[in-house]
Amino acid sequence: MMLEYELKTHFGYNQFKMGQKEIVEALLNGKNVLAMLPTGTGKSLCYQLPAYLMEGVVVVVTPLLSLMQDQVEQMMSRGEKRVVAINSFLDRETRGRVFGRLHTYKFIYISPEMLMNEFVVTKLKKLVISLFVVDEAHCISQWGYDFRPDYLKLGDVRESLGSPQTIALTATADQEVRSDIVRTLKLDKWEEFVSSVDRPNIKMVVDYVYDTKEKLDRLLEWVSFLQGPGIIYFSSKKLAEEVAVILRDSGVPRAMAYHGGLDQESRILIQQQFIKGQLDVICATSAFGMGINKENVRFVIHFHMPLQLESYLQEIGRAGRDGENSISILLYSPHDEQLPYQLAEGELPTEYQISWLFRHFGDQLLYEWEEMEESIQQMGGFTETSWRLTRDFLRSLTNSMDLIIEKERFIEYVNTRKKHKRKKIVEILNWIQSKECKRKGVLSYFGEVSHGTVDDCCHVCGIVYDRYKTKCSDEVEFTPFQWKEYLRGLLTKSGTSYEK
DNA sequence: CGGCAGTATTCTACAATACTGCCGGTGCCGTAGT
Repeated sequence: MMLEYELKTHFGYNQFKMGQKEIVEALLNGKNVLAMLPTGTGKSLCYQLPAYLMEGVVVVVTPLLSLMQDQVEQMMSRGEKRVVAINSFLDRETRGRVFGRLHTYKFIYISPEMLMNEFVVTKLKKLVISLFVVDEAHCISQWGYDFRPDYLKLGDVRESLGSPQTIALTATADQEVRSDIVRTLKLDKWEEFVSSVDRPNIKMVVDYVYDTKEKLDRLLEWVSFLQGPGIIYFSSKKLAEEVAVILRDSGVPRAMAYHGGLDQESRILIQQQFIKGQLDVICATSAFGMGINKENVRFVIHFHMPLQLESYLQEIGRAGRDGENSISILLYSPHDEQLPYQLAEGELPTEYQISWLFRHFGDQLLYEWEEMEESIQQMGGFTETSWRLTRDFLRSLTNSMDLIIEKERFIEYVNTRKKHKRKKIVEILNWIQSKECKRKGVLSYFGEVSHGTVDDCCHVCGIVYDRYKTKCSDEVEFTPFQWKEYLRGLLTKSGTSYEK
C-alpha cells in the first residue's frame, strides 16, 4: 500500500513489476541483497525507490561510462537533480565543484576504478551512505580476475566505507558467479532474489556447418531469410567490419559494424541509429550490448561462439524484449573452440613468460623494474591484459619475500585461472554439441529445470522457421535443413566427424 | 584452429603456389582535485 504510493509519487507507476517489491522491502528491512532480474524489468528502480525512503546517499558502481551517463540523464529528465557521475569525463573545474558539494547529492554513480582512488574514498567516507549498489555485478566474476582487476577490490572499498548496506544486481549469474559476488563484496548476511533466466519467446538454434566458407554462406542465407532487426556477434573486429560490407553489397544496405575499436562518436551514432530503427543489422563484437534497450530485436546470430554460456545467454537476451517471438542462431563449425581458447589464454601470462621474467630480471623485480615496464612487456610478448595481471603481481612484492616462492604462487594462480577459463569453454562446447533440447541445457546450467517444451523451442525440439521469416520482402523459397543433407554427404565421404 | 599478409619459390619472367609467422574480445584510468 504504502510502497505503491511512493512508487506513484516518485516514478509515476501504479504498480511494481515482477520481483521489484520484494527486493525493495528487503532493502527497507535492512538486508543486503543479491538480485538476479532479467534485463528490462526495472532493475534500477529496485535501489532508486528505497533511496528515497532512506537517510543518506546512494553510491552506484557501474561498469560502463555510457551506462552511467544514461542513468544520470534519465534521472535528470525525471526531475531528480541530486545526481552525479564521477568519472574521467569530469574536467578539473567540474570535479572541484562536485567534490565541494558532494554531500548535496542523493545518487553518486561511479566506476570501480575511481573507487580505487584514495582521495575519492576519503571524500565518500565523510558521507552517510545509505546504500551501496553494484550494477551488472557479474562483472566482478567475469572481469575482476584479469580484465578489470579493480572489480575484485570492491569488497575492500566497501569495507573501508564502513560496510554499508549493499545490493548487487545482475541479469545472468550461475550459482558459482553468485557466490563469487557475495564473497568478493564481503556480504555477511544477504538475501538472494533469483528469477528464471528462461525467455520462452527466444528460440535457440545451433547450426552446424562444415567450415568457415560454408558458415559465411549460411550467415547470408539466414540474414536474408530472417525478419530484422538483428544483431550478429563476432569475436573479431575485422570480420565484423568485413561482413558488414558484404551485407551492404548484397541486399542489406542498412548494416553497420560495431566494436570497441571505433571512436566514441561512431559508437554512439551507430547504437542510436540501430535503436531508432535506421539500421537493420549490427555486426558486433562483445562490446555491443550492455545497456542497450531495444524492444524489437528479432534475431541474434553468433558467427563465433562466446567464451561462456553466460555471455551467450546475455547476448541472445537482447532479442525479443517486447515479448514477441525471436530467434537466436549459433553457427558452429569444427574447431571453432580454438578461437575462444586463444582469447582466454591471451588474458593470462604463460608459464614460460613468467619463468623468463624471473630468469632475466631476478632481484630487479623487487625494485627498479617499473622504469623498464614497456620494454619488459614487449620483450616478453605479454598482451595488454596479461601484462597488467603480471604487473599487479610484481607490485605486490616486497623486499622480505622469497622470489622463488612468490613465482611459484603466481604460476599456480595463473594455472587455476586458466583451468577455470577452459572449463567455461568446455561447458559451452558441450552444450553446443549436445543432442538434448537447447533450452533445457542452458536452464540446467543455471540450476533450473525446464518447464516442459512448447512446439517452438529449439532446433532439437523443433522450430516453425516461417514464423521468423522476413515479412517485407518476397524471398525465394528457403529450406532450413537442406544443407544438413549436403553436410552429411560430405562427412560420410571424408570419414570425419564434426561432433567429436 | 583458420585466415591473412608478406615473402620465397618456381623448369626464364608472369603469375601461381608454398611457406612462415602472427593475430584473434571486453574498458576503466591517467593530472589534481576539499
